[in-house]
Amino acid sequence: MNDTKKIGRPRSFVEAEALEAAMNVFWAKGYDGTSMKDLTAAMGISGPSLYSTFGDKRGLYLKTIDLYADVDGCAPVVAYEAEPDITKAVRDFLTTVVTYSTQQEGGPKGCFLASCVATTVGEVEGVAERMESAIKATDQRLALKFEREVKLGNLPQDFPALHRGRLLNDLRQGYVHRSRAGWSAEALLEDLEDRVQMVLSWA
Amino acid sequence: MNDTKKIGRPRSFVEAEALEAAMNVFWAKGYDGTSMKDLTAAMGISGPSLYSTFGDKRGLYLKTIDLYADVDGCAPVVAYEAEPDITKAVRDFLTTVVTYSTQQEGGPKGCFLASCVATTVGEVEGVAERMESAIKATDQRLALKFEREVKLGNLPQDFPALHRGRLLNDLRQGYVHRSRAGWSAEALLEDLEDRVQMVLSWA
DNA sequence: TTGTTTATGTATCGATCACTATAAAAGTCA
DNA sequence: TGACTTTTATAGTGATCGATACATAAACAA
Repeated sequence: MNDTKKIGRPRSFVEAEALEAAMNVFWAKGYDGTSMKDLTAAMGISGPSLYSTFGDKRGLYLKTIDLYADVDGCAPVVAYEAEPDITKAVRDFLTTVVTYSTQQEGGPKGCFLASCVATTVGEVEGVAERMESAIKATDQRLALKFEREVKLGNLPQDFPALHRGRLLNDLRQGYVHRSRAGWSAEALLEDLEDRVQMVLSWA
Repeated sequence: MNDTKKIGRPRSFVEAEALEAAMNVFWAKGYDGTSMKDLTAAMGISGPSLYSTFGDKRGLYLKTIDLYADVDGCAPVVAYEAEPDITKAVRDFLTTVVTYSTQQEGGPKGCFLASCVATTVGEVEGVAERMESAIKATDQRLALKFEREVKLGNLPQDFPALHRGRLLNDLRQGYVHRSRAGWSAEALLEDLEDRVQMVLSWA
């Protein structure tokens, strides 16, 4: 679309690609563990280019968060929405959380938001607001399927869809937390079925 | 006990007090956000004294974690264990989590382990093991009361005590996560009662 | 006293951090 | 062509980081 010629020396990199490369570095090494040197190396651009395009380190970090939130390729949620059967969907969600959180030693682990960004909420200004809206968005997406099932008659009319959406999201955070501390996928999957039933139960 | 005279110039500070002061700094500012300057100022000792006594920054950090784990004055667990009625105990636990996580802007917030240490698990070597054993210990303490209630006949014989202990612990982590992102205590308390019932429910 | 041991205070160390001044390079305009 | 605009690469900036060298101070042992 915007292929109109502009005056001045053209960019030698694609902004979106550089942003994704930066996100992967933050994802793998954390915010504080990532230096500008790491970033310029991974993005394939020089310091001044980075600063003129993305502002400073914090600005770049926030932009990577926005990128992730916009695309939202968060695997567990995608798996959840793809499965028609609600019980299977809940199970798939939690299973995907566990597998994604426990694999990929060293590299990007789990969900960018839950595994990396969440740890910088109290530290980097601007993250908290993004985190809050991201959590709310996920709550809503998870609740949406419950609401559909209520309308279809597969769940009771007074089923607390939003509450259970939030619950599912919090269970995710619990799994991520435990996996960070070294829990194995096997150990995490142990009480998964109990929780699946619990999320869908309604007296 | 160990008040035997030792040769050499005596310490001008009490190790436990200095350690507690250091913990409060880490608690309030996070690991990366805390500089050695912050630490020496808060502990009232000089750099060389700090290094000769506690090793390096990481060593000091790990020692503060051990201190907290040994004392374990984690308010929610204490409140939980103090309340005889199991339903009230579960409610008190979660309520305490919410209130402690949302108050004290700027200063130490929530549980040291859940609010500060948890964010450094993937970053500081030695934290993961401590975090894992701390989580397991809390799981056990929470499950213990459920087991007692089972024996007393207040809960079904096949009630999954350990699973529900873990669940309660994970719900805590979810609340802490949300409070970090800016949730108000009021919003967090909204679906608390639903969860209290859920933790104790058994088909 | 003198020697030994340990802790303290001062004053810094080199390394690394996020960040930028400067000027050449690479494009569009006239 | 040559003025103009923007991005590039080089080479650093001062600040702050975690961690120490050194000499002094304060205890005990002889």
